[in-house]
Amino acid sequence: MPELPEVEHVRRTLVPHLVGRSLTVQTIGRADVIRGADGHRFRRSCRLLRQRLLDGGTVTCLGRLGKHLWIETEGGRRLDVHLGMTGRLTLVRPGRSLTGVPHVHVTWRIGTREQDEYDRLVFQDPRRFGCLRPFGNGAGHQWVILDRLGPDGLTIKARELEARMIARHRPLKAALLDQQIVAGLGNIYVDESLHRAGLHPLTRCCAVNREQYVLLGRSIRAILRQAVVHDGTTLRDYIDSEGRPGRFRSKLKVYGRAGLPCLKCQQPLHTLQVAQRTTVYCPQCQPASL
DNA sequence: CCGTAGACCCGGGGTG
DNA sequence: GATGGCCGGGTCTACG
Repeated sequence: MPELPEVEHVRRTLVPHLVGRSLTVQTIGRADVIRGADGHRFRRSCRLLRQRLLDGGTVTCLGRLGKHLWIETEGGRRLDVHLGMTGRLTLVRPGRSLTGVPHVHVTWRIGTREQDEYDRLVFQDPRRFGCLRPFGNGAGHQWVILDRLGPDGLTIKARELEARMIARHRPLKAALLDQQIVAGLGNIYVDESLHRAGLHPLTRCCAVNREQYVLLGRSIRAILRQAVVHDGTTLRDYIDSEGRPGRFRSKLKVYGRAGLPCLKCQQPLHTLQVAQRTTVYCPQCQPASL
């Protein structure tokens, strides 16, 4: 569920509490959520591991590309955070105990100032599909995953989309889920974007004309922007760094509404399986054009 | 005939 | 027993 809007909202809510503060690694629970740049498990001495987790660094900025969020400290150390399905990056107030809180994998103490509300940062993830990946200065090589991501969905241009998709034979939906084509879309926002653009999820990328790519690009940006404004979508697990759920769920037009009337034309919404994912669409507003 | 895009399946781990 | 909203890896097929 953390797709681009949720990750961007987490980033924004963390910035005022982390930038300019120092981080000290406090606890490491399951180290297997920490991966090397090659994607494999991290095998290093404990001290080096803490070092890679930004121990002792002062936060200079929080970056994001697609569903990836990273924390950067002075000296260029960076830590990529991927939330997977159920990951959370949250802030904790002084005095609040974490004992008994399940699935906490890494905690940091934040070097706070007088007026600061929070003194700790916590990464938790029950399913452990998420992970932490040190990269940048001190972690050796380039961050291959970042290099492979397509342009960010929030600002992607129609011409970029068209250039990346036009030669492909695959269905629109499969292509839009591919993070190498556009970064940040998951199942929810792909369905919302296609509905807004009036394009059938099974339409082959190569059968889409320029005008439709313009519409698609505009739809993706608009949907993501609106979702960010509403703090993202919470279906079940997602909360932001301050523990609040997103409010975009009630604005969804297709996702989770199979069988209910389309909000544009009142015809019942249908479902399909595309790329092994449940897909909701309106047969009337998104006519098949194979 | 070959190379590649892409389709399909699975694991990972928890909740219900 | 079923199961999203994720991702990577393995394998197999179809197409150019």
